[in-house]
Amino acid sequence: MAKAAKYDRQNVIDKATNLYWKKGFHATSMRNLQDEIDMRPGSIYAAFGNKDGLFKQALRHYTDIGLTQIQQLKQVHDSPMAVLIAFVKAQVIESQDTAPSGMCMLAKTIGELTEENQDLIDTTKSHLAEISAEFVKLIEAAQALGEVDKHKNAQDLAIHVQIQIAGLRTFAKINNDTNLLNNKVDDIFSHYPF
Amino acid sequence: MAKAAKYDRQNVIDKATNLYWKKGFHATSMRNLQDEIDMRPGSIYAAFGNKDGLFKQALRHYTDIGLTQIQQLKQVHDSPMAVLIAFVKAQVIESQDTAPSGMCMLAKTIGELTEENQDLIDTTKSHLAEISAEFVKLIEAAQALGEVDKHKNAQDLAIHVQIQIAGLRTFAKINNDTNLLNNKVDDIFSHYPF
DNA sequence: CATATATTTGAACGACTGCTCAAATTAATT
DNA sequence: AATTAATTTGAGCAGTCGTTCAAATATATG
Repeated sequence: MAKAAKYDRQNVIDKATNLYWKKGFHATSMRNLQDEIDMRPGSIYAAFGNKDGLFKQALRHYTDIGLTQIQQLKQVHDSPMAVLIAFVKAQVIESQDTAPSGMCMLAKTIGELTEENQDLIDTTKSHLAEISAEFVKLIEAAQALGEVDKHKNAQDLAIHVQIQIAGLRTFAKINNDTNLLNNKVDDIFSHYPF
Repeated sequence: MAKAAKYDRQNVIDKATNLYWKKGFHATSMRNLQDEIDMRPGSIYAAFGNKDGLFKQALRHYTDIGLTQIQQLKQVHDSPMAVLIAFVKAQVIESQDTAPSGMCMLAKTIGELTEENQDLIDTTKSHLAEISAEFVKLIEAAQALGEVDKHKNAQDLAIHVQIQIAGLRTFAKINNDTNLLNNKVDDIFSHYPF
């Protein structure tokens, strides 16, 4: 019978995610991670394979947090568009002060990595597609309710939202003006292409 | 009398810029740079101080390329807005295939670095402000010509353009659809807030 | 309690990091 | 051509990188 691991796997992945998110893939060393999650190299490699393997778990965890957040917002807001707006504001504004990095970890990873880590890039892209798919669902629900013009392409609008998030989170690292950011997010959904 | 350096400083900085731009600050090692620019460590350190010093020169060079490009476009296009649109398209679309990285080096740097390299972050921010200042000048010129509503704030519009560039260049790394990107750039200037 | 199995440990490996500096080389000056 | 000054060289330093694996420890089974 397999012995139950002494370490708390979810907690370990969560801490690793925060460190990777803050410092990026290359600047985070295995020794940084050893200290952060309080595990010795052998245990980490037994549990996650290598640095890439642990990073993939971090990407998965980061994405799940986002997806979960969307589900939670669905229970707070009646309107699908309100869910989307609340999510974007959480990503762009709140995360600037509370998150390990103001940047989206997926966008940051896409920006940082090269062909040398193509598999990590591919993983990252597929996770961005997962988030986008949730945006599409929200927008289609909004269209069904008449909140958004039915003739517009939900895919295109979802892409537009992701572009705005990437742009605004980058800008927020330069100029973290909450009021300005708040207005900019509102503008996204009250003007073309919405 | 100081001996004229045997190496071509501008060529060295240009090559270093391309490597830093492609791989990012942390993933670019001094040995990578030694190979790329064909200089021995002693010479590099004599000329640039340290890894940070060379990176600062790279940031300066990268920014100058952008500023120069704007000046060149001014001589091709009569309309200030045409200059701005052409520049954004060059940044977002053309650079995807020709540049070392599809990303804006300044945005990439802002995303990658942490407080540990605050001086490099500050340098990067000031260069982004330089670019933004050029955008402001172009927009104000467009306003003087009646191409853009005089009542709009040129600063805000310039910020908007920078956010769109950051967002689109990130998106372009995921989905490099030239037609789609082209339309998206045109949309920036034909809808709110323009 | 003894045995077998699963898990954790941490020293250590070869390769690489940013960087230094005495020695060699090159160029300018007399 | 001899002397001085500027520049380049590259071996090498101390430290870190990602990773391995025999030994120690912990858990489960008989």
